[in-house]
Amino acid sequence: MIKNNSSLPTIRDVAREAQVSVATVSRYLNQNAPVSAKLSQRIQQVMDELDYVPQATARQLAMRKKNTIGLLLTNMHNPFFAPLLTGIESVVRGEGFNLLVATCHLNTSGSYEFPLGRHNTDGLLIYADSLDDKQLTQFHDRQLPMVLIHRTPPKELDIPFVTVENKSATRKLIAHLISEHGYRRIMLVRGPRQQEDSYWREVGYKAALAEHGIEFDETLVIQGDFERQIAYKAMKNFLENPDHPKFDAVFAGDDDAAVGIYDALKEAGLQIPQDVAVVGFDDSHISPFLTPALTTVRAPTEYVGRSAARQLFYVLDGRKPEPMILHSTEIVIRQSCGCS
Amino acid sequence: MIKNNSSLPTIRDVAREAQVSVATVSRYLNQNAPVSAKLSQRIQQVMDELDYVPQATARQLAMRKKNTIGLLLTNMHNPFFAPLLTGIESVVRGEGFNLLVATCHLNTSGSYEFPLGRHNTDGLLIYADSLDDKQLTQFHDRQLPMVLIHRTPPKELDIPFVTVENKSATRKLIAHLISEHGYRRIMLVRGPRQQEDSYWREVGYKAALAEHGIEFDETLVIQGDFERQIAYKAMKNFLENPDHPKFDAVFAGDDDAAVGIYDALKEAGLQIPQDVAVVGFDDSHISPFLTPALTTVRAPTEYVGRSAARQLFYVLDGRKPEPMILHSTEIVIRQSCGCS
DNA sequence: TGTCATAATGTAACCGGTTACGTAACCGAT
DNA sequence: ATCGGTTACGTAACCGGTTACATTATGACA
Repeated sequence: MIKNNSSLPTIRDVAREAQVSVATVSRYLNQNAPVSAKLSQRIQQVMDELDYVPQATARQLAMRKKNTIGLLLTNMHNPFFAPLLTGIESVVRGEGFNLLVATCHLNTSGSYEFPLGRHNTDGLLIYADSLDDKQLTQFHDRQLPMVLIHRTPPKELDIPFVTVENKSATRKLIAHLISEHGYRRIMLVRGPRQQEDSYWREVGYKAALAEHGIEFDETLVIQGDFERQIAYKAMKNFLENPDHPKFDAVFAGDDDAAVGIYDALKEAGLQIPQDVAVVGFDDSHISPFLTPALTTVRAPTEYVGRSAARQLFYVLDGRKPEPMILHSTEIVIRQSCGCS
Repeated sequence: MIKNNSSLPTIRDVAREAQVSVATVSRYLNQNAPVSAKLSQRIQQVMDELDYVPQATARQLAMRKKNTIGLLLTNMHNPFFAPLLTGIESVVRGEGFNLLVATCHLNTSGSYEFPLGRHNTDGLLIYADSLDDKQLTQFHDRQLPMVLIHRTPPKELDIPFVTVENKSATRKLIAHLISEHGYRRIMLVRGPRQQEDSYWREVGYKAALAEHGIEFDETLVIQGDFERQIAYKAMKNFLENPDHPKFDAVFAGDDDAAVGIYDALKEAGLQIPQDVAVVGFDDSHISPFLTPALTTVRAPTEYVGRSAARQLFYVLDGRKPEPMILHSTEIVIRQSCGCS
């Protein structure tokens, strides 16, 4: 067993030991050209003996393909990051690709640093709310195949994206409050401005009101930014005003904000759902364990990951991807809306 | 601007345009040898013009270094996966490395498939409870630098690992139940057999009992496997036996199991903590929102990720890593133990 | 002025795979 | 026997970087 001195065995070592050419070894490895049974067996045996594994980098260089897709994030604190990643990883691996994960943040000079790109990956999945359109355009200009997750591309660019149905789910949720429970003064805890999900949920909220002949009332809107603390303060602030408009229910925008709303309401001595109903959006881990359990909307996050990855492979294969995929969501009725 | 036909610009394109040799361009890129100011400027200008980015694969091949570390998982359903990954990613990126994430599961033939290895990565972080020692040994034999997370290596192998203090935290937690609240009949909901964390928590539990002169009572032990459903059934089963031994508190093993314990106790009409106290371990997302809020133990998961990654870089740099790093944990007192 | 160390740059081999192209062997049909 | 078409395999160029070594320019010093 003659080994390439002190280093890992290469395809040439295998070829020499098996007394064949490197081309034959390569062909045997990739099964992309006929190799006689006799040589196949000899090659396999030598590979086993030497514990040979082909180097990915060399292969990638020769094939001009990285066999790697990148997932670009701004952060992973979001509760549905794990299922998303699970979905992505499973199809990426299914295609025999590697998955590179990286966050991108502002560097000292104020511009974004991109650890992922053409040099690294064959394509990119981008799940980054806080990335602005300019950065996205920059990426697009680099001709990198990509798919956006939970975000629509800037108008001029035709980047495929996959996200979840916010509008119709919110509409159904609010409609439930109105028609099942008879609430008509429903507060809206608005999400971050400029944010996709936030925008469509508000549209759905308004649509439900309109359908039931309820006029939209801006005085019932507070700013919660999809964050526990901010929602808490906004609600507390609202309640402290003795002349605050009457309300009988709250759409918290998302589940995290709902937690803040719970706290503020309870602090003010209001009972959920007897005095005021609360509903959220996301069906995060904690919502079944809140008291009362939170009525909310569930998104098929793992599927979002899967289909985003699948779209990216469509692009890589030169096939036309869907320009947009909207996963449908379902409302999850628990107790916080007044149901029992 | 003459481009390499239809393909991305290479270092040779840059060299030609800037009228220097490829070596000079390479040296300018890596700053590992002096390049005159005049040429530096010319090279930079050409690189900007061509929008040149060096190909990672080619560089990796030439340097015989992948500049990539791999994170191997069995699944990511664990609630502290996100902070762990956050910690890992930040260190890995800080070192200018890429992070490859992959799960490994049993394939059809019953053996594990390893998407990560020498061909892929310079080193591995392994966070995989369900991987057995044999697989680990196989890896070790492949001479791949690696660090284990939340798990100790098989005895014969000296693989560095980082995990959290289970024993002393559990001891403190149980001691709190005993000395602050006077409980003496404390049930143990045992975790999975053969599992590290599970083992040490039991050791800590027993140590606390011993310290306070309480004899360990096997009849107070049920099997919960760190899982909600299993713990629920085990506890239900236990309670249904009319002659079950008396108990005044439950150490659930982990927070997930605690949820099941909550359900079983409430179903049996027992109040927490008035009738029986419950404590968990992990301080997962949901534990502050349980009713009553769960007293538990918090682990610095992000730091675990960071130090695991750092250890791996020690190994890669040829420095000696710590054979073991134990992160200390802190107990988090909430209401389920009887505190207010 | 000649010599020599040093700094700046170029040439070409090399990393470990893939694959275009060439060739020998074999086979059936004319 | 000749020919064309497969099939199985080898040779060597190539992917896009790095770097050992060679070469030239520069300056210091005897």
